Amino acid sequence: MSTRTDIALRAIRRLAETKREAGAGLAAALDVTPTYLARILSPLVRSGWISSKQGPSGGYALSCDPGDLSVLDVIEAVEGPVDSGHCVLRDTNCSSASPCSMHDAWSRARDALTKELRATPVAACTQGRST
Amino acid sequence: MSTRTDIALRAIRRLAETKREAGAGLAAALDVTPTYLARILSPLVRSGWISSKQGPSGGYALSCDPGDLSVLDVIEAVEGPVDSGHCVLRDTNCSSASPCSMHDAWSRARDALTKELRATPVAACTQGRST
DNA sequence: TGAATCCTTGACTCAATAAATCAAGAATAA
DNA sequence: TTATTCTTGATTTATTGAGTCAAGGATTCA
Repeated sequence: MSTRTDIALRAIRRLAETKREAGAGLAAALDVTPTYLARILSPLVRSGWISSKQGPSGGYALSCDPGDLSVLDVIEAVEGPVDSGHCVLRDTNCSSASPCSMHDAWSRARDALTKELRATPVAACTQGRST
Repeated sequence: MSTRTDIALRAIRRLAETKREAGAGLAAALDVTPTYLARILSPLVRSGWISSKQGPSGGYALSCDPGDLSVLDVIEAVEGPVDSGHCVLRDTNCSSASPCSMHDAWSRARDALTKELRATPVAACTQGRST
């Protein structure tokens, strides 16, 4: 998992408490720069899970219920779609018709993983460290 | 998954057929250099799953039943232990006592993944492409 | 012993990607 | 208008996996 996803999850947790907060304060709380935070949050804004407003008294606000948002949603927004079609092997053009040596085993394993992440709401996983 | 693991799995499949083969021939069949193959296979040799012998009439041979070897075994040998203790986050020192924001959710997901890979014997996953 | 064969490994290069930053710019409230 | 705040293209740095090179050790056979 990427550190960006971790930052995004911690940002969501904090927004669930502060209701609305400017990027500067939020970034300071998460110990990242405001610009970097904006970059991480932008796909979540585009997805509609977080709302942003520019100008004075602007900032970020949660626009969804963290109980209805899955960890998989956040991962896919921040890191891009999981892309079940393409294989885990790097430069391999692997398909069901011409599978790599791991195709079946890994497909099952990945399904197990994504199923678990899809079933986990963000609200259930943001109880971690506070910094 | 790494390409090294893929190469290792294909090497095991071939060794299951050829019984014993020099690295040069095996490497040619897998389309990698002998040196690179040796590097990939060395941890499997140390683990005792493959035996190697130097000198003329030497080479590699399978010293275990591919039905008793799990995909997880190979992955951990080639890529290093999955390290359930350490977190998925990069430079984070995360533990149960001081968990990161994803600790619980990811632990469950990883358990689901490793369980699947542990239950898959190498013999069941090496039916993929031949090159 | 000597030579050919074969595996092992430390050090290294290269490429791809994630992480993080900078600065210019657009939106908005007062 | 002005101060505030988010947005984003371009760039830089750090990390990691992939793959190579060359020297060296082990073993067989003549």
